[in-house]
Amino acid sequence: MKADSTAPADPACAEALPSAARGGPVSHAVSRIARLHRIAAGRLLKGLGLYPGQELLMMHLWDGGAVRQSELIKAVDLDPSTVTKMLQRLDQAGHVSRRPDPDDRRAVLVEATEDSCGLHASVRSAWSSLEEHTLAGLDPAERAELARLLAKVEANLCQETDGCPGAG
Amino acid sequence: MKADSTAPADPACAEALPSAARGGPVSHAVSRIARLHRIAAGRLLKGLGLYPGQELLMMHLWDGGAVRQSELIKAVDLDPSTVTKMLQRLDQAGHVSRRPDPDDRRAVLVEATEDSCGLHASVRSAWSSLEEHTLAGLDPAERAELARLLAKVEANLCQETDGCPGAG
DNA sequence: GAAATTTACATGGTCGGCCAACTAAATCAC
DNA sequence: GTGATTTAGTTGGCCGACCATGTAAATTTC
Repeated sequence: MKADSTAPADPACAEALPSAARGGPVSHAVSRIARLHRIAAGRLLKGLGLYPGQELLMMHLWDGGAVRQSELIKAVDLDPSTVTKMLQRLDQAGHVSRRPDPDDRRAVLVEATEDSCGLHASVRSAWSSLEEHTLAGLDPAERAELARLLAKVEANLCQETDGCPGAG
Repeated sequence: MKADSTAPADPACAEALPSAARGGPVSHAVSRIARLHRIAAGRLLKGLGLYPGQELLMMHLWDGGAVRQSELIKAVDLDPSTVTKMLQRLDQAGHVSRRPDPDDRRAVLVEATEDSCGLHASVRSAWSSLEEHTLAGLDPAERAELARLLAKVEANLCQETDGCPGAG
């Protein structure tokens, strides 16, 4: 008494597909993949004391040494308030240090702590693992094609959305 | 001491790429696309009084009529607590109605309100628009290929992650 | 039929993420 | 130099989403 009168005229192929998937299959896939990808990242990062999202910030900090917070915001392309709160937590966790910029008294210089540098290799390893997990079963040509198509999609979504750094 | 000794041996091609993109280009793209896609969805849904994520719940409700909350949770594959809170807000906003299931006194029957049905067409239109925005500039073959590759990625990410409905 | 287990939701807390509004400092305009 | 504007960050509020925990009802077990 679950699927007797609920299936009007569609064959069996439609009963498992939510209308979201029919009306926008790629959008639907993006939503689901985003969540699964984030969960997978979270599992890998959990042992490192990081939450998903923080690793991107840290990677930028490990890349560039001490940077202005505004530079960091542009680099990760997030809302300033998001970065502020993430940095507050990363600061409290001992992963980053923040000090006022002597050259500009409203700016803040952010730097990865010495302690956090020990995480660098682990995070890179976790990301490699995540990448491999994500792309398992895809041959190099498929991976390249996926990367190419995702780049186009990203460019599309950047369009009309102000504040896209690499949307040239 | 910012960018003199920090650049060891890389040519100019590396200075614009964060290490996250080098260590996991697809993962990096997925993160960024997820965020941009969500923002794009949010803009389209804002005028409809919905927040991104809620539309998927509503679409399932519009699809199936009154459903048990547990069925809804399985359908959207989210954490039960997430669904509970979303439904509380959707209820308060007048988009859904919740009543106890007479056959199972711990279960809750959820249904889209009559009022919300007016949104159905708008949401479908918004999703079509989002899909087209996402896939602009991709020919049908590319779209199919992208959908195929994303399905493989989704299956990969579902693996080892319990609670994947369509991970057959 | 009583006890243990599973199922169905709800609650509280935490994070990432957004927007809106605010403060302080630097810069531009005059 | 004084005032307007931009820039830099912070705060508060909200939502999606997670986990861990708790409670009530149904189900299984004995």
